[in-house]
Amino acid sequence: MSIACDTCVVRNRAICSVLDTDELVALNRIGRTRTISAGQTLMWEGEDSALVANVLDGVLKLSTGTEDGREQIVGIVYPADFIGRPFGARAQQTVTALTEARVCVFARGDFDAFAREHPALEHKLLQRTLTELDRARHWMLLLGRKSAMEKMASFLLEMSERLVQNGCTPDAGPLDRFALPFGRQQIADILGLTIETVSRLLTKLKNDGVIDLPSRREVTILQRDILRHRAG
Amino acid sequence: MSIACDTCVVRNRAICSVLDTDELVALNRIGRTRTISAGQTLMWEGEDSALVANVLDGVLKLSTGTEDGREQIVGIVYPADFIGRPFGARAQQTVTALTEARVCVFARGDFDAFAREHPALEHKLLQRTLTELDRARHWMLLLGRKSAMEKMASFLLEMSERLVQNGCTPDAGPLDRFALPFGRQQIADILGLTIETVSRLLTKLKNDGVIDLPSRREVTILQRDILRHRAG
DNA sequence: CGCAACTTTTGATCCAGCGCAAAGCGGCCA
DNA sequence: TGGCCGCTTTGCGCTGGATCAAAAGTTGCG
Repeated sequence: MSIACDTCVVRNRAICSVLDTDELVALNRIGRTRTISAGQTLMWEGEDSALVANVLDGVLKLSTGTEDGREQIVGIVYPADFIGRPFGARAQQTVTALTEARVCVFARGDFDAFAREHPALEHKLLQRTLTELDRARHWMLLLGRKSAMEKMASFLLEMSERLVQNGCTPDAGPLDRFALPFGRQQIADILGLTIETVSRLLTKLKNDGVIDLPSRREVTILQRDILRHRAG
Repeated sequence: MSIACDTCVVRNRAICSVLDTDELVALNRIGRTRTISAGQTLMWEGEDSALVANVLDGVLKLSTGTEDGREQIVGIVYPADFIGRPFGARAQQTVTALTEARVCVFARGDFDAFAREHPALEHKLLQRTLTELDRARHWMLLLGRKSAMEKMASFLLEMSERLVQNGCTPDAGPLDRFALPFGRQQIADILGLTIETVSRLLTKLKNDGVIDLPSRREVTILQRDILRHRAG
């Protein structure tokens, strides 16, 4: 039998990688792929959690906000990552596409039932969730204790490491040149700063010769060691 | 057969609650209880993750720090909570007892093997981890976007809600009076503030009649609605 | 090409929270 | 009972980053 998963680009990296062909056929039956355009929101904070999904392509953000409109981005989601809140009634974050994105979506109830019958899938999901938890807690140190410059330097270093994995070249080192899927305001929302501070810091790093900014969204790291030093 | 778990105070709340008697006997064989005195550290950030544990009694903190000694508390652990990093080689946070504590510890390898053979246990652990991830991400909003007063008010409200669950009275509402298991410096490390700011904020809330501070570690919430308002 | 809408940069000023220093308080032990 | 030690509070000046305002790019579209 031929199914969509056969040609899936994240087949070997997403949580589905632990499933055999029969299981994949079954999972495929309850899911469907969906395209989301940049800026569109897939689920809203506080809404009841109706969907979960695997990301096939593109970059999305997870965010929470205060009543008066302040926003904090709490996670960035790349291809092969899992989104949504299985086994829970309420989505705790808003999920929004930053670039055009393709996701493989499931009704939460269907996915929950499927997962409970496939321990290997739950195991994989557990591992991912544990890793995400470590990442989130590590980011809390940045938000709570680092200066604006330390935040910015840490951010650029993390981006240069995480954006590489999505390419096809396996285990290449961190990229020295990359395109951010964010505008300045979004960088501010990730780091807990204002857009003006973000702009000033990037300009300073450029003037100091630590990075270059070939265009609005591109960054070249010229002196990684100095950047690392400024990350604290 | 009689085992320690028979009399365990968190038997029905910890992840073990999904195990039947035989399974519990097997799990009991690979674990042992251990007492930790206040201030003692159970595992260190960056060290290889040798242990996991269930908390039986007491309160512990999870923390990370920068090279130059700044610290951020990234989680508070109460009875029935799980600590440690299963399925991963490295502990990402330091775990330290805030009060005298009793934990039920397992060698990580033993626990991993046991968990893989008991999907229901992994499922329970997955649910817990998902909840913790939501909590951590929610805390990121506080760290990145809230003012000092909003942080303090949010903290007091959260404490009044979380400290209640550990008592024996089921589903009592939030407490109006409670003892914090933290000193001022630790509150600062939770909120990403300095000890002086924490002290000033508490004094202000007291002078404004929103709370009372019967002793160093005790708090009484006098006007919960106003406190809620100040939490933003 | 040229105009309108949006994003980013730059400049100027302000203030919340930090850092330092000293005083106050409470608990513990002899 | 008193004295010591560690924790907390308070005072004061400073500064990193926010806020407000305006100029300079960018992008899209007729």
